[in-house]
Amino acid sequence: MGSSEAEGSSPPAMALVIDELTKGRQSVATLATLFFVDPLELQTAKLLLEETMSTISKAIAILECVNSQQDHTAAQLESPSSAVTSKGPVGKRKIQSTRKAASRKRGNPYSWKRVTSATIEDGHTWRKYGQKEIFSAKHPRSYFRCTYKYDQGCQATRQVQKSEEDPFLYVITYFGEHTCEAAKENNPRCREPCVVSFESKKINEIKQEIAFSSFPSHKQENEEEVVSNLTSVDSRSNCLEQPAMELHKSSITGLEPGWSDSSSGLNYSINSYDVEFMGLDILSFELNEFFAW
DNA sequence: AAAATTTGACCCTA
DNA sequence: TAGGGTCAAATTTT
Repeated sequence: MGSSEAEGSSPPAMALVIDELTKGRQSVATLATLFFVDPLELQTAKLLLEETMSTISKAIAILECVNSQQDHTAAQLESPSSAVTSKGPVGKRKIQSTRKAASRKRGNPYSWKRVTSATIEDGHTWRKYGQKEIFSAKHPRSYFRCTYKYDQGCQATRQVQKSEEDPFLYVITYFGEHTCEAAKENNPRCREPCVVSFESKKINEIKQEIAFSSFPSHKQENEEEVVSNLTSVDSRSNCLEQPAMELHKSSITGLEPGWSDSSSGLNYSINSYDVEFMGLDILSFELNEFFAW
């Protein structure tokens, strides 16, 4: 017998996931020892932390991709329909004209996903405009548009949904690019790599966070420090720096009650990365990306 | 008072 | 027709 192979999805992916997780575990082990050495090792510890979280997150996300690939593959085959030029600033309830543009999203290949553990903020300011229960999903999906949509005509939107696999992960799908002024200011920052700036006094809290992500056995309840003031960035290169961003209240209400605490003083970003759906080659694409980092 | 969120209705695509 | 994306009135928060 021995017919317990994976559900037709790429078996090599499994091996890679295991590999990633193993590496992650190893890093954590090393890291653990560093915490008990002296402050000089803190820098190394930071790097390891970053790497570890990234590694684990990648692994999880690979699994998620494999899982949901069937769905998305179909969508990717869609060709971009001719542009629909419907603007219509919203007035009364005359929706007809704007709806066409709205529903293009379904088959829109010009989108990208990010799977992230704790990062909801990404340096842009978003305005929530809807939330939906999704038929095949456990968690509702929240819809956000750029705050400056009407001021400056910025068409960027995003959807945020809790991961099926791991409630500590969020799948964020971005549509369109920011054209607002704020984006131009923010972009240099936002585009900066995944960076961590830990205050040494916060290390314990961070360790706690790590523990949460790795072993979600208990939930943070009366924590006054909540991870909302975070930066989520394209982590494609490496550099260390963390501008303290003045982000507004996290707008993930409805996703995770208790997360939207704007009084967070802790700034760090944990393992976020982009997942672009490019058809069936997605895995190899991703893996190349991974190793390019 | 203004800004942001919630939520049911509306409409489009598959 | 079902499912999903957006609108906009009502409500809540700042």
